Amino acid sequence: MEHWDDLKTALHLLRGGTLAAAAQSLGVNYTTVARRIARLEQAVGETLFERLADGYQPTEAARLVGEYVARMEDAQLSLDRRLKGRDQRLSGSLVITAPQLLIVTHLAEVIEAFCAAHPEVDLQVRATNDLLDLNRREADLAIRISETPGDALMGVRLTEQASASFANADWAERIRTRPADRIDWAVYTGLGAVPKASLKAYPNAAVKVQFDDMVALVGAAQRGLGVVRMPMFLGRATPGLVQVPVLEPQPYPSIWVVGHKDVWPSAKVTAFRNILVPFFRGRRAEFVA
Amino acid sequence: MEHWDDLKTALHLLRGGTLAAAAQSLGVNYTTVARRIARLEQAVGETLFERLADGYQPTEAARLVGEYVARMEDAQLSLDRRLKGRDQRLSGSLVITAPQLLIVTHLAEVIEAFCAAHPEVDLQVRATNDLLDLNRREADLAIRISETPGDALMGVRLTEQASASFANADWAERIRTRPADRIDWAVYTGLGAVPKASLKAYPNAAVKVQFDDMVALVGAAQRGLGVVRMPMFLGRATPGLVQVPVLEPQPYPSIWVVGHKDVWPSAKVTAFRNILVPFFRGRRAEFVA
DNA sequence: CTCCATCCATGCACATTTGCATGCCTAGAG
DNA sequence: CTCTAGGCATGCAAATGTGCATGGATGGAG
Repeated sequence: MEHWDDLKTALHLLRGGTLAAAAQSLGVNYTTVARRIARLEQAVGETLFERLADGYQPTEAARLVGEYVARMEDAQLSLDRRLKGRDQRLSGSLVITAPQLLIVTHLAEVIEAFCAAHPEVDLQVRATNDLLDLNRREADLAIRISETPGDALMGVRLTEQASASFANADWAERIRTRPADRIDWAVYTGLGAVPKASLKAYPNAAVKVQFDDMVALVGAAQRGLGVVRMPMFLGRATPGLVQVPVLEPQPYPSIWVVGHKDVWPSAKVTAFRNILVPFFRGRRAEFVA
Repeated sequence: MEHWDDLKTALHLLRGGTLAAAAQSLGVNYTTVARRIARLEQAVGETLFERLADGYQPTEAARLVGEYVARMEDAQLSLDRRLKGRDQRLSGSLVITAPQLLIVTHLAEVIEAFCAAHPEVDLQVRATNDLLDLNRREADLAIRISETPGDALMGVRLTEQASASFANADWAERIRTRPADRIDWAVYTGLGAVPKASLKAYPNAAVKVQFDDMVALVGAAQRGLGVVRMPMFLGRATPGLVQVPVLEPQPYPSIWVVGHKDVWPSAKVTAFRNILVPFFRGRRAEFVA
């Protein structure tokens, strides 16, 4: 058990299932993975993987290895976070993540202010709706729209939010003048139905199309495909959209900034929060009804 | 934090204090240690050790590293033991440890029987009174003379024991014929005094010499330097020594076979116990009064 | 059935890592 | 004060580890 790197390699192979997958996640060539595994098996004196045509099939011993090496990895990730957390420099790398649309409408301004205030910091923004793993330091700080801070251990609520219905000017006019006409909805896949709260006042409504992406949904609304439910800030900030009375303003998950408790005290993370939080305090009106 | 081996190197350097010490415990050249530490500091972006004339002095960050890498090592050692424990082969390496004198008098026979029964096993015996660390698998199985099984988690008492006073034939004769004469004791360093229990019957006694090694003490007794307190089995098995009535038989720590619970079920360890335990059951009389 | 996309094994050349030899520095003994 | 032992840095050559290219095997799509 000389080579801890070989153990790490075995863990990645267990997760990836194939040499190529493990190699990619490790950033090495797959032949290297094969050789490290061979060396590890030599050291352990036991076969860890059956070489099959469709990948390396782990033996029971390999699963045992995986169990304990995962603990090693946990310790390593904790160390990584702790070192990040005690970093008092305002230079070097900082990784944040946020939903694309929030960046477009508001965060770009925050990011710009942060970059101006701390030009030495090498800021990287990961714009995605995916929940990146803050334990693995896929990001140091996350801005999320959700009921709870999520998997991270520290969080500050930036603002509560409401949602409402928006559409383009044509639709707004039509709804105002002929409220009994059929109303087309464009909705997010998964919801798949017209919001119930709107049916009492506007029962003549149906889903016309579903999208699995919020950016696309916004585009659809601009184009006039129908009425879309979205958070207030997004509807208000999108050119060509106006609020329509089809769906009264409703509660919507809050916006949080969350981070791992180990990383939270870091100078760069603190500095970012110190710009982010006041920004949202000052613009609260854009998010609520 | 790419290279886990560098983290391991830092741990050894923290423990050893110097490049040379760390290098030796890792089995590499000390220049390698220096270079791995340099690479690790690069990766962490922080100085971990101050280079001083008398060694590498850890910074606070290095101690943080040490704390978490020790956890990684714990996991690795656990894995090592678990893999050893599930090994059902009766071949390969088996490491046992026992006190030298017990090997000389009794265990040699057990070891011989084991080697005969399992010739494929590569048995290594570490003859020492030091308590090897079974957590670190410095040995798979330990035979120990102590009140408790010690740091290991599984143990079987092989036999209880008594101790008594022994001396060579000259002394035995002298004590028998002139019991009031002064009695010389040779004792183990640390005890440093004549056993109290002997003073009532033989008050005219004094320590003549102290030894820090039991083998040497036995030799001294054979040579006639005086009376020595030792476990029954040792006095009885040592040529030239006879029991003398100066010290009545007294309780003495039992003999245990102990091992880590993870390693205990291993085929080789079990096989060794299966020879060891019956052997002691059958020879109990040699250990008690 | 054939083609193609994956996946794995292996030989060879290159890159990186390691060990060794040398030299410098410091602290402590004589 | 000198001398020595222990500790560290560095250049160079050998050993080891890695990537690339090629070839073989398998399973699913057309």
